[in-house]
Amino acid sequence: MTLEEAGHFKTTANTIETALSELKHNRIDAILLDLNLPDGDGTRLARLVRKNHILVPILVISGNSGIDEKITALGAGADGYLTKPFDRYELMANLDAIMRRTHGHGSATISVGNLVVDLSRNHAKVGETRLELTAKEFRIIEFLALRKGAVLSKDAFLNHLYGGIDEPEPKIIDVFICKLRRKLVENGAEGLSVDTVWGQGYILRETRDYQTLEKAG
Amino acid sequence: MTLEEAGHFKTTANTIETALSELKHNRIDAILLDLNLPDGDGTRLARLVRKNHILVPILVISGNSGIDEKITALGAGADGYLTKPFDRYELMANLDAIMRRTHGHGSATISVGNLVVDLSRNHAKVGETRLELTAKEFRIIEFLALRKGAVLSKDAFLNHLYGGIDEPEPKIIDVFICKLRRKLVENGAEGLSVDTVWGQGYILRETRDYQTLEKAG
DNA sequence: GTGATTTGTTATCACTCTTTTACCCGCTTA
DNA sequence: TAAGCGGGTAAAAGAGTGATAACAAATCAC
Repeated sequence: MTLEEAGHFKTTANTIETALSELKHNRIDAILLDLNLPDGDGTRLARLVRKNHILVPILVISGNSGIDEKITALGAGADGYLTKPFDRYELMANLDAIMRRTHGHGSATISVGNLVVDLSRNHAKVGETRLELTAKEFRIIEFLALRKGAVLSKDAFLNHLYGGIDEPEPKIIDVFICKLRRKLVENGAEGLSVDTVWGQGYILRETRDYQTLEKAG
Repeated sequence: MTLEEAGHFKTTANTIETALSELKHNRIDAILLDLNLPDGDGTRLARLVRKNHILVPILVISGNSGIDEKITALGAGADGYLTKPFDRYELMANLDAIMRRTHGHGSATISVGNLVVDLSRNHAKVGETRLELTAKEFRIIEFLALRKGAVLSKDAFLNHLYGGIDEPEPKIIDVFICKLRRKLVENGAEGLSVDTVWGQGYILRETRDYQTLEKAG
């Protein structure tokens, strides 16, 4: 629905066979693969697509936030991975990212200022120096980057990171943001800022100066 | 997809005959051979290529992590072996490795720092001194070397070493890594490090200093 | 089969990451 | 400006993971 609004068409395939048939007969720009579908092993489709050397970006969606599944999916040939719940903006940001990467060049990254978040390799760089982030720290900055320019509430973070199970106190988000900010400044991040929106949440901004600077240079 | 990005062209051949024909009529730099293809015996292609003294590196891909298949493939003339799942970066690293090796007329080895892993002879050297490794220890370092620069989970190791049957506790990987590291330092390994990626696995890295040193020297 | 070697398990210790807690500061509102 | 809420940061607690040694089991060589 929102996909159409943003200028995409979509086709739905419920079985692996129909999916493959679609891929052969129509021009498909990207595959949205839901791992929680009843017929089970969705990674099989990914594998089949790659085996047949079909050059289509695959974005895997799963309700399971386990790292194992993500690894399996990426290993099977998926280009991106999104855990439920997510909203349309996130989905589209992800889709854009992987499509850009597939058609253009570069890897699955999002840039904000001189920060580069690599979605498929799970690491982040500031300029040329790699940020030493823990798993959770990375997921935070990844979330911020995927939705840069949007205010993200602590609840949104909690949802994204824990999906409702075993959720810690919301305070943990402040703690992680604090650590992230420190690592960012320590490593000379420029052209971006992680801002607090009082009473609402956090937002990752690209600072204007940097954008213009970049364009001028 | 990524192959094109990295400046490679690719041709696909579905039968052994088309493959051979391609090899005769076009300049082919490397063969990517998937053993799990339906027509079965892919090693036959490798044998044929070698029989005709065609000097093309062959990288075998297989979903089967069994050691037997690997031995068969290497025996048949393959230059490298990669078990699924792997990602595009590893694939390209391996391709680069075997292409460099083939043009440089070496044998089936992978170098990391001053470590040399000989895939066909199943031994490893640090500089000129040979490492006294047990079978399992060798398979571990071989796996690390084949996929250097990639994080390998303990499960990946287990899969590679045992292929799902009679698998011991994942802890055994820590133990082997520990033993390997000791033997490496004892024998003066330089320009590489077996690093721990917390909560994810292990990675064999070529250390930056060594690379630049090598290039400078 | 016996001893040596290799492989696998277990225990202990250390370390890292995650989460909670505490305390302070700033913002907002009365 | 005092009260109260939200946020920044440090430090401590708690949980999970890794390193290593020592031990046990399995395998290999003779």
